[in-house]
Amino acid sequence: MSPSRPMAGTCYPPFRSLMNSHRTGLPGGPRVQDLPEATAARLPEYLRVLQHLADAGHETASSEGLAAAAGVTSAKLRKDLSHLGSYGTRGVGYDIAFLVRQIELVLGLARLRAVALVGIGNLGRALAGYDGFTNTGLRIAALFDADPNRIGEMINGLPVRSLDDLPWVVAEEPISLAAITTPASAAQAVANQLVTAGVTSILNFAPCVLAVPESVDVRKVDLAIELQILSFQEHRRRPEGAR
Amino acid sequence: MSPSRPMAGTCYPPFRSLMNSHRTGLPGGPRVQDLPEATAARLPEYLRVLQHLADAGHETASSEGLAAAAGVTSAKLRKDLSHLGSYGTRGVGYDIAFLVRQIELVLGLARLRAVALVGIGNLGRALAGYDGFTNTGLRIAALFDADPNRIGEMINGLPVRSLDDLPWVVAEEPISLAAITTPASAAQAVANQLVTAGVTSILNFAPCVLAVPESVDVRKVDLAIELQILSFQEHRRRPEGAR
DNA sequence: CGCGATTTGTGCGCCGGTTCACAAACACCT
DNA sequence: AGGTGTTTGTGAACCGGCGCACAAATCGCG
Ligand SMILES: NC(=O)c1ccc[n+]([C@@H]2O[C@H](COP(=O)([O-])OP(=O)(O)OC[C@H]3O[C@@H](n4cnc5c(N)ncnc54)[C@H](O)[C@@H]3O)[C@@H](O)[C@H]2O)c1
Ligand SMILES: NC(=O)c1ccc[n+]([C@@H]2O[C@H](COP(=O)([O-])OP(=O)(O)OC[C@H]3O[C@@H](n4cnc5c(N)ncnc54)[C@H](O)[C@@H]3O)[C@@H](O)[C@H]2O)c1
Repeated sequence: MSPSRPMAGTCYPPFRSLMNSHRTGLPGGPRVQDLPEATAARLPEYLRVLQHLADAGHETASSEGLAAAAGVTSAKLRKDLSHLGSYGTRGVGYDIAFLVRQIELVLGLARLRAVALVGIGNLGRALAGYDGFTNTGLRIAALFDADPNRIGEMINGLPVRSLDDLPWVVAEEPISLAAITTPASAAQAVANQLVTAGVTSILNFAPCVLAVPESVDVRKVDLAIELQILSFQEHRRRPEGAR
Repeated sequence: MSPSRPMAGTCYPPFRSLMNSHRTGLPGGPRVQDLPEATAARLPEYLRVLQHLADAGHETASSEGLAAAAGVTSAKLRKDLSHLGSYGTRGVGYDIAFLVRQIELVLGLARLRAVALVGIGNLGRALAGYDGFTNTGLRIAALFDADPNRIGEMINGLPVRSLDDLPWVVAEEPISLAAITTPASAAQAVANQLVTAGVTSILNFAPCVLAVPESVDVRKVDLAIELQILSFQEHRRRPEGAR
């Protein structure tokens, strides 16, 4: 897993050649446009692992080590990274800091991305107070709710705003991502308002499917569904009550 | 979407033949063992849609209508349902109540399944207070935390327990599913304790990968990663800052 | 300077899943 | 009873992703 830092203060020439390897690969740089969907979905996990290793003082990592830490096979990880360009040095591995930068670039996280949160109830409050966004390239930038009693309340230094403010706040920041944590009955209406305001990507926590223009991207997180899928696997393995 | 209830009080014979169609299909019933992974992952969404329709008073639904409500294509939905057996009546659609029962059976939700929650902080408290489990076949059955100050606190009628109680509570209920909402630094240790206690399926909310025996199933929910994937799609569509 | 050890990058076959399109089955109406 | 319209179930082609296995590249060392 940890190659015990093979080069700690080596001479410069080989290091420079390592930094230049991305020029020798392809002049166009990372092919963001035709990156496989499945690969893109795994890049965030790789990014987190890499940042973790960087914080621990490592400078390079092998595909084997990275793969183990990210919970995938080394072949899959190598093929994924190869889609970004021919970074990495044979016999050595990947330069962690450089790779972090490249993945951030591909994911569009080079500059901090602002996220809006709509529906500041039990779940919304938890997400608003979440402190795990450091190094993710993301920033909760605005909170919205429909309940007049909640408007004005401060959470983590941010005020809860009225939905009426949504259009200008979205334009001002600017905000392109939003998470919906309202009851399911309000989710579609909220999604419509978000789309109208200019939001183009939505993370939906409400248990319902949203209808949006095809130019808008929606992902869904549903606690009950995840547990039900686990229940199925469980049921498949042990057809009748465990015990 | 709504076929305006084509049969509201029709004669009995055709209805009985509809109820018997599962006998005419295959004597073995639903083939739970060799159900495609992707299909199983969509069944919970179908289940939710079907229950919604049932609550609204509908008795049958077409693949077209169901597919639209579940956000998939009708062909995909039909093939998915065909894996459960030859339910459904050509020219009419599917019997909603019957289908609900069949999906619950396949997912192992025929009897209420008990779920444990470990780590009752901001997120854990929100999940513990969640009231959206009606009709999901799931039930939050126990809450655990390591912080002595939190132990004994009541949330939604359930006491926060010490992790020391985990083994016997898991055995007593019995519990086979658990969700981890502790900090990432504690997640692996908690997972180990859960596995030792007999839990065989884990839903992990902590931003880290868990190492577990292969007999244990893990799914992961990560807010930051979901947003980063959305960021990528965003970045792919509009390479430079939106404005 | 050459050699062995190491690790990347990828060509290729395989497999599961998705989509299309249509025949078969069923209900309803006359 | 038969004809008509509707909807299911599925065969077959297609597609993307995955894993294997290995050649190519690079490093370290003698
Ligand atoms: N709490 C959980 O653990 C959990 C888990 C999974 C899914 N969910 C889902 O997340 C959503 C929120 O859950 P919750 O427990 O926080 O509910 P909640 O009732 O505590 O909070 C909902 C919030 O949304 C606000 N709201 C209502 N209508 C609105 C509108 N039109 N515009 C803006 N804000 C509006 C309400 O004022 C409230 O503050 C629900 O859809 C729920 O099903 C929650
Ligand atoms: N809050 C969010 O919105 C959010 C969003 C995404 C992911 N997460 C993740 O969910 C997890 C929980 O987040 P949070 O905001 O609720 O954190 P939190 O600090 O509020 O709560 C963590 C809880 O876990 C308990 N705990 C710590 N060590 C434990 C152990 N060994 N055994 C049992 N309990 C233990 C603590 O006492 C505390 O009550 C974190 O991993 C976080 O990264 C949270």
